[in-house]
Amino acid sequence: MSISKTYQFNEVEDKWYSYWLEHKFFKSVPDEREPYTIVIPPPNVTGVLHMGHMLNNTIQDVLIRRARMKGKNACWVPGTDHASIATEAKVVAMLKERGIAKTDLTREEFLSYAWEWKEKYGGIILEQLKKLGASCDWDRTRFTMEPDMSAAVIDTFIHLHKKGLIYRGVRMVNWDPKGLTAVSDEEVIRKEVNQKLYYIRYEVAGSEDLGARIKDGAKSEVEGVRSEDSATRTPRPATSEAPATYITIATTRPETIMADSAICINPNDERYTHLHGKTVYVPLINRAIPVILDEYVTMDFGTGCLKVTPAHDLNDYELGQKHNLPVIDILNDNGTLNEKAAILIGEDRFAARKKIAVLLEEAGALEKVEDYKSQIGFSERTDAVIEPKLSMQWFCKMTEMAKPALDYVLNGEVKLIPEKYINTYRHWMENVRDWNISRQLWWGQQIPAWYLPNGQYVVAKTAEEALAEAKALTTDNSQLTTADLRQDEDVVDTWFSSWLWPISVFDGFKDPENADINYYYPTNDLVTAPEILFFWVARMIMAGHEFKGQAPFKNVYLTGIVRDKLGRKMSKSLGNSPDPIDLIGKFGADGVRVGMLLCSPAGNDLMFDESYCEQGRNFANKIWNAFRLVKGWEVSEELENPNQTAISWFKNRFNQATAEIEEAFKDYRLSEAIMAVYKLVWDDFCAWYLEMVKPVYQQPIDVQTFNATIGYFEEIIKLLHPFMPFITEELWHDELFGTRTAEDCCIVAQLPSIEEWNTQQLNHFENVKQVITEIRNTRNNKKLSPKETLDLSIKQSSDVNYEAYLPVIKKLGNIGNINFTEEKVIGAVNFLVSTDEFFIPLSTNVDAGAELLRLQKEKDYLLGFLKSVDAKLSNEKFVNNAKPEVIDNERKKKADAEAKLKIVEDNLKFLAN
RNA sequence: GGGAGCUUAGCUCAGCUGGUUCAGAGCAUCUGCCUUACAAGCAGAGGGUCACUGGUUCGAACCCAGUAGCUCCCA
Repeated sequence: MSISKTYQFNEVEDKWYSYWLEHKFFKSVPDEREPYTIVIPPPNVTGVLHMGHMLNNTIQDVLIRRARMKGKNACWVPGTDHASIATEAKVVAMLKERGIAKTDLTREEFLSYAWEWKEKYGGIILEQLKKLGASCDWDRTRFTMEPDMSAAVIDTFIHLHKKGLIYRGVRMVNWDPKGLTAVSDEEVIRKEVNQKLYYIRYEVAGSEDLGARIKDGAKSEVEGVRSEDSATRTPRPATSEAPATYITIATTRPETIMADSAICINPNDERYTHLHGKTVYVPLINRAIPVILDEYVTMDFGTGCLKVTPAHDLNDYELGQKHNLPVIDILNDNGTLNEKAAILIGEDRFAARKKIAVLLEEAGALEKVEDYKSQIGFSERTDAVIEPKLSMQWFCKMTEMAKPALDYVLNGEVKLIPEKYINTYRHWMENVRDWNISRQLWWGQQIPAWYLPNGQYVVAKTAEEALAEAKALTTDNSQLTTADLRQDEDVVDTWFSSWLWPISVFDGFKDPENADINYYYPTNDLVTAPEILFFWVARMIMAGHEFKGQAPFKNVYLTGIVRDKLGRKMSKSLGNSPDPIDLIGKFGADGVRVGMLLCSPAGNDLMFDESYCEQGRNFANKIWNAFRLVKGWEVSEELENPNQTAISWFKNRFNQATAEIEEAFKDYRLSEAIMAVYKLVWDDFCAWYLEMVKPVYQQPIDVQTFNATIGYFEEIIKLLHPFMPFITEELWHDELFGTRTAEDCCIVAQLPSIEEWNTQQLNHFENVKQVITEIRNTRNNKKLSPKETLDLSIKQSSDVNYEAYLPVIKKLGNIGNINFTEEKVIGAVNFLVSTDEFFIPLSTNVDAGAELLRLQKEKDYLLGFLKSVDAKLSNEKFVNNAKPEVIDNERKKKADAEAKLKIVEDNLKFLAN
């Protein structure tokens, strides 16, 4: 039988995934074992698998598989998120293609299209995750908008409303004029954009004739004055002696001047003291607005005069509130100007901006235009420029809920990994603002608020319950029927459902004392992106506290952002993201998993490059070939075991590595864990152990060595499994490891326990390795063939047990005879390992000159080293202050160096003779 | 503007409470090998003023201050 020289992952991956599913290894039901639970951050139904998912889910799968192999009842709950804004946008787009406008549909009709869309595309990511090997309990797959989940959302709304934590209010919200909905601050992406700063002149009215101006508003007169002004005056700071007839403001949004309620100046600004108490006219529409004073205005920004537009800017809104200014909203929901604008009605805000600039110019009110850079908010979902807009929204009070949620993190009940995020978290939670939970959409849970004809509202689960509530409000409502009630059109924010996720996936609302929730909650680890630390993680903690009295998880592992090797965030628009499924096809799921982990230090962004996956694939191939080697061995019962030292060394090394890996996992340093396994397998097992025990070509191996090797190999496969589930399962079932029952699978094998190891043997072997390396080096330097056998003499002074390793040195160094000597061997190549001297006699002469140079260099180094050690030891302050073990160490270093120096000096003397 | 973080080899990163021959790992590079497990490999080697400048200390990649550059969050 011939086995392929390279590992053919495509022939095994699907096979084993199906096998695991068939045998229900991913399935979890509560039992007497300790649970280990992860709930997946539910991907959007609109999404397709991207590199962020790959990273995130690889980590979750590694954790869950490892827990399973530690005997825990491992449960990974998968599911998807309904993503109201994104999905609604997709459905609207789909309908548009079919020639259907959303506005032509009833809510019910629209939702049936949306469900149709969700059924068709909503499961793509979950299917793709299977390719990666994700061992989710698929029977538990949930969706945030399925009936039970939605019921939980509605109940939560009612509950919090009853507690007074949900209220209705007019607020400045981030309005998405394309999505036609409010979005949260977190869904707004700020980008630096090149803009223009428009300097606009507002005419100042004399306070005495203000009445007349407003009364007749004579346009011709105003224009007459202005044209005269612009012809004769140049802009300059006004003085009290010669009051200017206009003031200039700077704005990036000239199209909003029609919504101005005031001009604000800093009371300390001496340039403008003459304007105190004055009135000015908005250009083009000539509406009179007051000049107000507030220290909020920065004197040295722009002209120091600020136009105040309460309807269209958050800061202006607050300023307007403070000064009791009217709110003039000139924009429609879709971003076009409405009749309140008086001019340019129906124009889009950006078209209006261009046109108004022309109008202002023509009217002589435009002083100048400058280039200007500033941060602009864009909708994460639709990429439309966010419009600050006043609207009636539902809010959830946060201050009260944030307090305990902050405490969980501060007192360590919930650990953030890495810890640096605690700062960010605290900052957010201490400056938390109320959560706008309403969205002007249909796809989502409809807000359970019902409006009465008289404008009052009640919050209730059904129309019937709402009617009862309504009747209870006042006796006037006794004649009401459900037909008189109108349910709020809006839905709740998607996060208002996903904050319940860790509870609702176990039906913790529907059936609060059920076996699942009691067993699996709180979950163990949450793996997610730091971007959603606040609006998902923090809120889950709030909900966990509110409804379960317990945080929903113990550890939150925050992954970095996957960037390309130039450091750019991977995105569709840049086209710099590889298709994960293609990657899996190219390098195998195991290879890609290893690749992801190799470059993913916890919490730091990772500069992804395909070469990491290549490294992962090569690693799989290495494992495969180690298997091929062992598989090819013939076993002989007759033979003695010549490999006892190697066997015992590897046992120690294995135990040490297992402990290292365990430590790395404890701190969630997964890239270190995978590297530790990588080196154990590649260096220790393949390059050293197998090379030591491998019989010469076509010779059989003794039983003991064979069995030990098979045993080690199996343990290694287990260690590898969480990282590389497919190749390990494939090898596990090979007859090399004996016959197995159908249920005896690597996925449920128990990881090796950590055992003690003998440090001394490991240290001694490090010396032996060095000896072998030096021998190989000698060959390299002298251009000797590896096939040519050499002899070796050892002049030992250390306590290393070389005797036991002589067969190893002979085999790996291709040494013929070894002897121990008390004398230096003249004319031989020599090298030093620790304080032991080694000699290799060669037929050719040693190059004395080169040798002299080498020894001299060595001597210089040792002298320098000794000098620094002596400096420390003769320093009184060092001897007095340093810890005793540090001082001992220095003494040992000194002794060591002196011994070596003596050897080197002797050799130099020898060479001289 | 406010806050957080980062800067160590060509690349990606370790470096725990300052003290082992403390400057490390993987990849990449270079040299030599098609040595029947593996060229997706083997055996070796060379790469660093630990961003910069000061300070604390017997001793600093590590602690402190300042400077520069980068990133993120909030306004």
